[in-house]
Amino acid sequence: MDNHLPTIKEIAKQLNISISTVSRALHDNPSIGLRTKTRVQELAKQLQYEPNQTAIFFQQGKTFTIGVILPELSEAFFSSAISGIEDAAHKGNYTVLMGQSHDILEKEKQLIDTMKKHRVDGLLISISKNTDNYEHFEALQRYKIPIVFFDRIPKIPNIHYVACNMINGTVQAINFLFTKGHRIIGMINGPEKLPATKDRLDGYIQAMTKSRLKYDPALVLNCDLTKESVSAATEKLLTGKRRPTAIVAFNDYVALDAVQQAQKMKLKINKDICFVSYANLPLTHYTAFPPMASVEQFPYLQGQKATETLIELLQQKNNGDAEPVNATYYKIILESQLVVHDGK
Amino acid sequence: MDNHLPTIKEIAKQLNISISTVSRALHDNPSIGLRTKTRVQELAKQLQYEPNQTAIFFQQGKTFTIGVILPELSEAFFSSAISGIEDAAHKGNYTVLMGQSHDILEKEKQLIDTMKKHRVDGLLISISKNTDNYEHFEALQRYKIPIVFFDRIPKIPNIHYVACNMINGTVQAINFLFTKGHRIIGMINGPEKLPATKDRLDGYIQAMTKSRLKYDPALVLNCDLTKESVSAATEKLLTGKRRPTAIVAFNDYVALDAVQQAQKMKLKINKDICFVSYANLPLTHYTAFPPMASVEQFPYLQGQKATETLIELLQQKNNGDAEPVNATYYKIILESQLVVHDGK
DNA sequence: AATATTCAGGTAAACGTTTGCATAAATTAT
DNA sequence: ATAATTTATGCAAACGTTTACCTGAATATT
Repeated sequence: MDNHLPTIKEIAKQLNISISTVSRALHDNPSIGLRTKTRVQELAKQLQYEPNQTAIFFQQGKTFTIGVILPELSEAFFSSAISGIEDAAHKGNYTVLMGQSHDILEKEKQLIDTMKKHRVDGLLISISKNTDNYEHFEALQRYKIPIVFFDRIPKIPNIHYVACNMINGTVQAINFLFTKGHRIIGMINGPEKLPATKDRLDGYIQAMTKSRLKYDPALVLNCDLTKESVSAATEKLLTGKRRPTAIVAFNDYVALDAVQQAQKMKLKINKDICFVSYANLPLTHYTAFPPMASVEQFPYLQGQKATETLIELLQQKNNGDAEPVNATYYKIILESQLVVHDGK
Repeated sequence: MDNHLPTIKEIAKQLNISISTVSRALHDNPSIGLRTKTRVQELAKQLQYEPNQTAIFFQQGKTFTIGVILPELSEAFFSSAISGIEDAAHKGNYTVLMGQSHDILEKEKQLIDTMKKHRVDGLLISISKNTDNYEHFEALQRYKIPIVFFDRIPKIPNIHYVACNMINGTVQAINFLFTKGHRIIGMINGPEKLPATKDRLDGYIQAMTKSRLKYDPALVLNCDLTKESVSAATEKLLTGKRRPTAIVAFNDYVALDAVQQAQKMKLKINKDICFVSYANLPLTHYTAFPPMASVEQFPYLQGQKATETLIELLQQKNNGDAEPVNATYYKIILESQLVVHDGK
């Protein structure tokens, strides 16, 4: 019943040499003679020796683990992001520890705590909708655990982040509609307090102004993303004084709900009324009336970039660039991009 | 520049007591006097002491971490599963380490290795499509790292697994079509070598036979899940001798592609031809012609159950049920279930 | 031939915690 | 008052590795 796993200690004993020699031999340290080196390596292989990482983690004060905290794993956007994160982490020889906040502040805090306890080397966070104070992030400074935020960024200074600039994509979307001849363009935006909502609005205003269509606040409605509120907003827009011929929807779900409402109102999609939206669904092109175009936010890429940034940060830290008093903060901004869906 | 984090050693020194006393006080060990206990706890709080988990992991030979290996994080099915896993793990005070194989055997092996190195307490695996030998799993026995497989199960004896019985759901699907009056029912199945394909076929045959429709092999076609092969299969079925009035599709993607092909052939969906499929997309109901019904496989639940099972296994192991020679293997089978989509 | 250098390997501390065992002091039982 | 017990605490080993420093032997330098 040889239960436990082999250790360098045992190899050392069997070969009648010291532990440190074994350790060095296994690491191909030049100060070990070829003879003993091969003897050690062979025995190690024979015993199927594998170093105990937990001991190494402990000893080195590093875990080669990246913690990831995001709102909802099963949402298409985040699962793509996670995929990018995992791929990048794997490439950099890091492992991914994962948690979802379900958009609950309390759970986010707990997760931070768990991650801290697990001594992750760094953290990737997309904050919960309901996070309105940031103490739990700041507390991490003490532990020198670097954080890279992505997509959902807290409004505090001196942080690293990767985000996607929605303004540009929004401008592109409006311009696209403009060139298609639309002059009255509405927007069904998200919940007022979300930063994402503000970005879209900014882009909208900017583009409308530049196109010398005037910005008419009556054409921009907020919704809380429920089907009911989307329907209500859609109806209101489509029965308003200035009836839009095109609507920019907060995201694909909103767009699809709006389409249904428009159909209920006997409007012909893509004729009486066109939709453009922000991509979060992989397969809107299977739907009956997909949005004419979507602003793509590249979740996979965001995840990847964020991870690469974090790994770079960790490397710097390792190189003893000890106190980044001259701290420079990474602010990586991907440009969203309008993807026009082909005719069919 | 008080760089490093406080340890029990420091608490001990400041209070002029021994390390072990501090450790015990922090654990509320009854053999420590109330006085010192509170003194310790107060100082700990004041210093914001937090135990170094890596030291504990190492010392205890446990990491409270569950490794998860699955093919593709960004696929709807798996991201739901992951969500269930994370929730269950979190509830059981475990953390989730994650990797995706991208359906590449080599990567799956690497991941197993990484997980092993990280000394995860247990493993949850959904195997890659291309996994045809199972040595890398068996090698884990040595480490006493229990594995619970889920959804994609290797064909080897003596394993724990959680799966979803597709046969039943398939039978339900066929019966449903039967009661709707369909008598010639086709199937566009998946790649031949996938177990999932076999399950569906078994269900199909079973149901057809029971309904005293005879099983006609010409009505069951395989595809490789690409759009082209789906189109080809659809066309072949719909132009064959016995033209089916209903088709069971391997999954939602297949169904949607098949719908498109049928439309190309000027057939009226839900009139000339009906579709039923297996659910993996969250929002088929937004599509123009969603399948009439879907066989739901409960990915979230599968993930959850698998995790709970694994945790139970870990608990048993802890309780020193040392050598499970009398090994009983968990084989948990959820029943798939037909979900009929409401008319509109 | 004496000294300096390189080579090959050993010693022991350190990382932070838990825990079995020992022990001194305080309490209780006799 | 002595012995037996309980209470509160300390000691030290153990977990597996890495690594700074030391040492003895072999080789190279003059």
